[in-house]
Amino acid sequence: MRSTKQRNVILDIINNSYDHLDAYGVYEEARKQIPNISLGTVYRNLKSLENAHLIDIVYDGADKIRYDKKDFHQHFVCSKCHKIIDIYDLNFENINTYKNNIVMNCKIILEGICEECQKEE
Amino acid sequence: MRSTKQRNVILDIINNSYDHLDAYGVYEEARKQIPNISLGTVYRNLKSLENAHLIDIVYDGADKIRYDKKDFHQHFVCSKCHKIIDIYDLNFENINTYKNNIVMNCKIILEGICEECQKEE
DNA sequence: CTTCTAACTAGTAATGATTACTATTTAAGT
DNA sequence: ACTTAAATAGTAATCATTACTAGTTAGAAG
Repeated sequence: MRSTKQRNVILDIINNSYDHLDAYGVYEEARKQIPNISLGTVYRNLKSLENAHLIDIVYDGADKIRYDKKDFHQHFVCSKCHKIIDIYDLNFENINTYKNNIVMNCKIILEGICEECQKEE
Repeated sequence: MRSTKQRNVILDIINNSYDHLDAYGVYEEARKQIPNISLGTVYRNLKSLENAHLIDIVYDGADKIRYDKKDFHQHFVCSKCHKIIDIYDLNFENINTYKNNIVMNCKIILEGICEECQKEE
């Protein structure tokens, strides 16, 4: 993976943002620094940065993919407004609420390489 | 929410499937029972069943939304082939692997109603 | 410092999942 | 049975994402 101006700007935007931007949001931010950057370039780089484990993906529960910095924390996602709240102090002993937000479900997803895909290299 | 033949068939398909079907997969299954069911009807019902907390959503890490029965368990998602494996015996003491699958990341997502949305009723 | 080339980019077109729309049908309460 | 809001089939529209192409560039090798 080469280091390009576009890729560096995109990675910086995600690492320095406290929002959970979607691809178009990243595009809008990136255009402030590279006015003629292409939306396709943003999508391509988001995908390669994610494959390289340099950024994370969050699904907001409403058909939108959002991007997040690599920084170990968890998320609360509102089922109504699809707001995403970062959690740095998760406590499983009182999981029914998290700071005045009512918790109705807890999803745990392990990501990695499955047995079959390990054989292919 | 009214009880319709279409909605019942869709809910049954998800509750009786061990796959993690996407919307089109549910549509294909549903057509075996209701040949002229509309794809729009499938999407509409998947959304209303999810809002009613009767089914769950799984994101496969490759821009596809998949649907799952309400049944407390966790998932392993392969970053390469996007296979989804159900986990009923999660053990946090040895989280680096799960049954020969290499675990590289663990996402925990709490879903619910945020503070602001609670006020709106 | 030049040369070389595979990787990358901008811009645009195409794809494909999801939603919107409309006329018609139906569940279920009165 | 009557009524009506909710649901449906079928189709058109939307919009996020990917593919394509000609031109550009990072960075390795001479």
